[in-house]
Amino acid sequence: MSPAGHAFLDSLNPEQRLAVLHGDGPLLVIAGAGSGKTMTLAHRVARLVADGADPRRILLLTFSRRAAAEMARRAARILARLPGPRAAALSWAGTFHGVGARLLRQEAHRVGLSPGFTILDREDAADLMGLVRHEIGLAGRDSRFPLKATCLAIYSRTVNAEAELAEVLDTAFPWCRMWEAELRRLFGSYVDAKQRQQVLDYDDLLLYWAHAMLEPALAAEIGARFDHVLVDEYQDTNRLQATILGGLKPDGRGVTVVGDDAQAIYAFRAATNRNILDFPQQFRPPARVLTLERNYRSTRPILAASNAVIALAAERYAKELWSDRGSAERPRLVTVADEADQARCVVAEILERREAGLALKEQAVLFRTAHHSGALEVELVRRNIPFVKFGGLKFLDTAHVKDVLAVLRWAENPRDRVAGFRVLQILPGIGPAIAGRALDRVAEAFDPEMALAALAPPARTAEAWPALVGLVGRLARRAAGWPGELADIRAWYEPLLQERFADAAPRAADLAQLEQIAGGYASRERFLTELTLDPPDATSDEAGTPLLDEDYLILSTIHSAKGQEWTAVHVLNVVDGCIPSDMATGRASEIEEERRLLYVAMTRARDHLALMLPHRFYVHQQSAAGDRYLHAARSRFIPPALLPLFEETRWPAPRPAADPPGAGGPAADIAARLRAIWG
DNA sequence: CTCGTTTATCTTTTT
DNA sequence: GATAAACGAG
Repeated sequence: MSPAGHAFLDSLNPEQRLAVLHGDGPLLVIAGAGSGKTMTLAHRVARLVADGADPRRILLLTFSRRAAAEMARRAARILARLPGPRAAALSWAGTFHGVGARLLRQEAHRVGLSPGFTILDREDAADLMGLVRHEIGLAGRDSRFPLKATCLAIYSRTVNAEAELAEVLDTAFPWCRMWEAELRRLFGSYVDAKQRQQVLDYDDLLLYWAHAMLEPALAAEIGARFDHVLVDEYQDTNRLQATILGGLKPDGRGVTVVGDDAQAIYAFRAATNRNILDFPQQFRPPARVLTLERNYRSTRPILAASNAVIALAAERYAKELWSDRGSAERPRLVTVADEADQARCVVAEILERREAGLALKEQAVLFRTAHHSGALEVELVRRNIPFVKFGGLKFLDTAHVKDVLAVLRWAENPRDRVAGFRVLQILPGIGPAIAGRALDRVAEAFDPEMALAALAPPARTAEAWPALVGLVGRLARRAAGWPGELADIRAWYEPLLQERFADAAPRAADLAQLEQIAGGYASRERFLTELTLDPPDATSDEAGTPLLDEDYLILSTIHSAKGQEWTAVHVLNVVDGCIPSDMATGRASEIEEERRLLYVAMTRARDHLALMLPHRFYVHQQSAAGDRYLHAARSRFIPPALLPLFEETRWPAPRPAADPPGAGGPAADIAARLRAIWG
C-alpha cells in the first residue's frame, strides 16, 4: 500500500485523493465536467509509479492522442519533482485504436495478419465499400441502394455494438431496412476484400484485438503485459471496447475507469452508457465508485444553468456539480435576426473581449455541425481575425493530399487496392477498367514494378507511364529513404497536379507542408499509421503557417471540444432543429444525447457563456423541399422554467431613441398628413 | 474505355 | 455541395 504523505497529494481535494490512493481493485470514478479529472488521473499514474509500478507496464487508454499526451506530460511533471531516479515515461498511452494497431503489428503472425498491413481511414474504407458494392452489382431499379458511406456506417455500428444487423437497421437506419439481405452479402464481400488486401479499417483494430482476447493463451499473455489499465472517457466506449477491457483484466484488478455519463455524446458511434452504468456490478466484490462533484472551472451562474439543463435528463448517475467561483454574470441568451447577424454579433463580442485583454486563444465558438460555422468563417476572414477550426473537413481529406498518401500506401502494401486504384487513375487515360486489370496483375506478381512495366497502357498514357513505373520501383526499393520518398513522389505528382486542378498553387503548398510533417516521423510505416489514426484535426484559413506562437480563435464542433475549456464561449444555433438536430428527433435516446451535447458545450466555459438564438435559420441541401428558411424557436432543452437562470438579450441592441416599428406607431404619421390634405 | 455533362438524391457528430 | 448513375462524344 501506499505510504501516505506523498507531498504531491496536498493539492488534491478529499475525493480526488481517495481516487489517487485507491489500491488494486477495480475503480470507477464519476468525474463531472471541470472536476479535475485529468489532474486526478495523472496523479494516480504518478502515485502508482512512485509506489513502485513500472511505467512501461501501465496501459493508459484515452479518447484522443492529445489527451494521452497531456496525461503523460502531467504525470511526468509530478514524478520529476519526486526524489530518486524515475523510470522512463509511459510507453503505452493512446487511443484504443492506436494501441490496438501497435499490439496487432507486434502479434500479427499470431492473429493471422501480415505485419505489413495498412490501415484505411474512413474515406478509404468507404471507397473500398464502394468498389465491392459495385462488384456484386446492385440492380435496385425502383429505389436506390444506400450510399457507400451509409453502408460503412451500418457495418461499423453493427460491429462496434456487437449487435445483429437487423437490430441496427431497425434502430438506427430504418430507411435501409429493405436492403438487409443485400447488405449482409455486401459486408461479407467487404470483409473478404480487406483480408485479401491485408488492409484493416478502424473497426478491425478493435475487432481483431477483441477476438484475440477470446483466445485464452493470447489473452493471458497480453493481459499480463500490463499491471494497471486506466481508461479515460469511459462513457464514450462501446461494447467492443468493453469486451477488450474485460479480456485484458477479467477480475478487474488494476483497472481504473473514469468518465461522466452526463457527457456521453458518442452513441452514434455505438458507445453505450451501459458500460459505465454496469461497470461496478461486473465484479465481485463490486468495483468501488467515487464521485468528483467539485467543479473548478466555471462560475456559479454558468454551473447553475448547466446543472438545470442536465437535471431534465431521464437517466443518470445523480450528482450535482458545485463551485465556489462566484460571479454576478449569468450566461446569456442572445437573440439575433439570422445567421449573418449571429456571425457579426459573435465577432463583435469577441473583439470587445480582446480589447479588454482576453486573448483570442482564451475564447471559443462551438457548434453542432461543422458547416454551422460557415457564415462566421467568412466574417472572420473579412475582418482578418486568425482562427483554427476543429472538426469537419480536414487537410487529409483533400484530393491532392489523398493522392500522394495513396502512392505511399500502395508502396507500403502493393495489395492495397483502394490505394492502387486511386494512384493509377491519376494518370490521364486510365479509368476504373484499366486500373482494375493492372491491379490484378500486380496482385499476382512478386514485383509490382515488373508487373506494371510489362503492361501496355493506352496511347494517351504512354508518355506518363514510365515515370510512374519508375517511381513505384524506387519506392519498393526504398531508394530515396525517409522522408526523401515524399519529395520523390511530389516531383512526380506536381506536373499532374497542374493538369488536374485549376488551383494548383495552394495545393502544391499543402503538399510541401505534408513533406514537412513527414519529416517528424521515423519511418514510412509510422507516418502512415499515425497519420490515419491521429490526423492533424485542425484546418485554418492560412494553410500551413505554424500558428503556435500567434493568437487565434478556436472554432470547434461540440464533439471536438470534449475535455477542453475556455474563458469565454459562444455556442451557435441553440435552436430546435440544430440542438437537437432535426436529424435526431426520432427517438427519445437520441434527444437525450442532444441534451447532453448542449450540456457539454455549456460546461466548457469558465467565466463567460453566450448561447446564440438566430430567429431565422437557413437550411440548405435539405431533402425534397430544397433550400428554405426555418423559423426557429429556442432549443427545447431550455424551457421557460429555466429562463431565470439566463440573461436574455438582443443584438443589435434595440436603439432606445427611435421607437421600433409597431411599438409607438410610425415615427412620421404619413397617413395622418395625407388625410389632412383633404381635411 | 475514358471523360465530361446531366440528372436525381440526399441524413450530423469521429477513432 | 457532394455522390452516383446514365448518356454521348471521342
